[in-house]
Amino acid sequence: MKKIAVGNKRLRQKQVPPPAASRRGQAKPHTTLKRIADQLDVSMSTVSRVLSGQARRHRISTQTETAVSNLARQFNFVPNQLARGLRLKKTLTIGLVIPDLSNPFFAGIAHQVALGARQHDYSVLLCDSHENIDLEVQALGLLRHRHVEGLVLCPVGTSAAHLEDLVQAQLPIVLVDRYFPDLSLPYVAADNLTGAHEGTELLIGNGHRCIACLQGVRGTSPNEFRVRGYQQALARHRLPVDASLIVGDSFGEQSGYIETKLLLRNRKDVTAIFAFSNLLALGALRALAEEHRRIPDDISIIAFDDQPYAAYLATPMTTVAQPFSEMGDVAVKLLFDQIQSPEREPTGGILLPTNLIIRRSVKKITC
Amino acid sequence: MKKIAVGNKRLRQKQVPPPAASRRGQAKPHTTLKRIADQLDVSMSTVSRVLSGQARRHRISTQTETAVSNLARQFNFVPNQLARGLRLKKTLTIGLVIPDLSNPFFAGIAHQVALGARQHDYSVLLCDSHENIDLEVQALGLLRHRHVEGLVLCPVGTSAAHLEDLVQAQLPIVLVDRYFPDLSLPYVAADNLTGAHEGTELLIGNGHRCIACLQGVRGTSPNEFRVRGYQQALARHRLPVDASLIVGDSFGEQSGYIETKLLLRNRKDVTAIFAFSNLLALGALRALAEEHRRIPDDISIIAFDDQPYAAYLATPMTTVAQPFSEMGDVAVKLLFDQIQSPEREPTGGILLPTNLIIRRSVKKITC
DNA sequence: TAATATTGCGCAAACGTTGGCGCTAACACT
DNA sequence: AGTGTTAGCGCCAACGTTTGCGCAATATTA
Repeated sequence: MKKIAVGNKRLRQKQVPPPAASRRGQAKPHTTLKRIADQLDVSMSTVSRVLSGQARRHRISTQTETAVSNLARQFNFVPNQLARGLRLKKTLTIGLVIPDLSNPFFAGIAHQVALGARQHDYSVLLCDSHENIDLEVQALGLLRHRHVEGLVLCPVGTSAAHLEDLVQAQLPIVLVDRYFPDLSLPYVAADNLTGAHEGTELLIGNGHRCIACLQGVRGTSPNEFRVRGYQQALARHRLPVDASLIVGDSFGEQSGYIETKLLLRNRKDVTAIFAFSNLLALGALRALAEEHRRIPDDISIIAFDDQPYAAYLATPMTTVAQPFSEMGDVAVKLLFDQIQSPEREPTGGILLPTNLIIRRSVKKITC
Repeated sequence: MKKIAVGNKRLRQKQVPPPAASRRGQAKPHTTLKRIADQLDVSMSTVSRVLSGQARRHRISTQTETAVSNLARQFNFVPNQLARGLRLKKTLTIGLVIPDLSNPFFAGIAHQVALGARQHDYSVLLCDSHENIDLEVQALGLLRHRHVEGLVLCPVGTSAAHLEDLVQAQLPIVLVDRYFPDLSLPYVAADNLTGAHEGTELLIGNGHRCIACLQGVRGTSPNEFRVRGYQQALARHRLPVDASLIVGDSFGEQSGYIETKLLLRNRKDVTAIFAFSNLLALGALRALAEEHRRIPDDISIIAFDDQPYAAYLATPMTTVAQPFSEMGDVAVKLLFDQIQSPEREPTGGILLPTNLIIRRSVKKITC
């Protein structure tokens, strides 16, 4: 047995008042490295090294080590991440900017991003841009101040001008759902073109010739690709593309309602509606109910986004499902790839396949 | 006109290399107070004071002021919130802990909390506890490290033991949806007791005598109060309370499905189901469809949570709506009350009324 | 006994801000 | 010339961590 009594300082605690059982209404006296160090009469360095598991590497004696970690536990010590972040230039935080959390599609993405971040021991700063470009810009500024190490962003605008600074600052970014095809920013999105194409094909295959589109925010990539997929399918069957059948400018329920109302009034020839989001579909449903149109007998409908309830609607709805969980998953993966090896050239975009789920909202017609 | 040329130092910029247009793959050279100060040959204090709008109060000359703020703009300066937080002991951040963001009910709350925080210029650190107490504990630790100034929490556990530290540390907390009646922690929740009571009354009033409950997580306050409301309504009509009719232990869709399946097999006498969440109701719908039971002809159903789609289901569903937006709203309000005046005794809990929305999923029967 | 190796730990600077205190220069007034 | 006032700013310590460097003891070896 080797004797280990070497330095063997008295590690009895000094007479320092205990961590002060927080007098009523006073500031909380967070335990710090210094407090522990003083109490044990060692230096802050030693405490720091023990508590960050560097004891061995720095040859701290087992005596000291256990003394420190015991006292730390007893004092309920938690390192101040602000100080640490300042020193290490690491905040272990990513930002998440989403247009509307109350939309289950985005909520699903957010859910997955939060989980993924957690697995990497990162936290998530959440910003809801409320589909408002100014709020988004504000949010991005805020996240910069806070030195997030990466960003998952679903941009609302049709331009990426406000992202310039961020990419210049070498901040890892992943766009999700909406992206800018011209920019080399990495993104993950659903294959909206193919999805819309398939959906439209289904309608055409069922004999529909006059198909209306309830589109979302114009200029956003999901919307543009969906419109294009729709148009391509029509063209492929040598059907005319009537621009006046493509209506709306928002992914929200209201827009679906209003545009459907107008459509029913002005275009008696429409036999099918393609709604570009779940909320748009719900709005359309409301309008159709008011006008006493039955689905699919009077009019067929098909919608982007599959949601748990879609199968239980009055007429179970045929949908183009987007893999939103996977989108969130892939987004965090891409992001942490960038964070962990910033030198590597960023990947381009990733398109995830959609899935056409056929239910009963499309009727075969013979004109 | 007074002459203002007093100190009138040459405020031409010194010859210092510009903010270094980020060489490829290098760390980003975030602009700091010091950089600006050096360039202009003033002290950091001066820059700090100008940029925090204290120029007047500290008698900084207009010359200097504009010079500083111009250069700051030019350099795209953003103050480092970590340093600031460290110095000021303010992080301008609150934590939000939610069991499951993919549940639209919680997503709605989160949405509102994010908005409210933003209005107070606070950021939100988001944690999804995945209905898992360990993850929740972990999340709370994490938020402490990060020195959030307040917490909106929807706890998953049936005990508040893990919150002890936090309240001891005087951290402002607001519980939302789920709470602990015995503790004096402020909370905001729906009036689940009355809601369930009303729902059950409706069923009873329609002649139902054998009513099953798909309950959520046992021991959580919403569930317990709903069960109690259900039982009180039965008792009030001198109907027996059969414990074997109260089934399940989760708010999820799976549980609704499975328990309904079992119920249909074992209890042929059940004429109505009360689902304690929207997801439970969806699960029940799935089971009922599989077993070819029609709603409301074969069986009546009523559910907690109103969601946009509820009106468009095969049978529009009668629901007990919870004011989730208001819940989020009130939660942030309560939280910021505490943050802004910590001396005041915390408010107790707030119960928001539910709203019974009658649609067509309940049938009048005569036994 | 002297030289060398090893053990165990401390010093102090740095991260970027902020604010109390106080200094200097210019002017005003005796 | 001396004293007082004011404008305009700077010094420096502090917030809580981390880490490169180094130093004093003891242990080992020659």
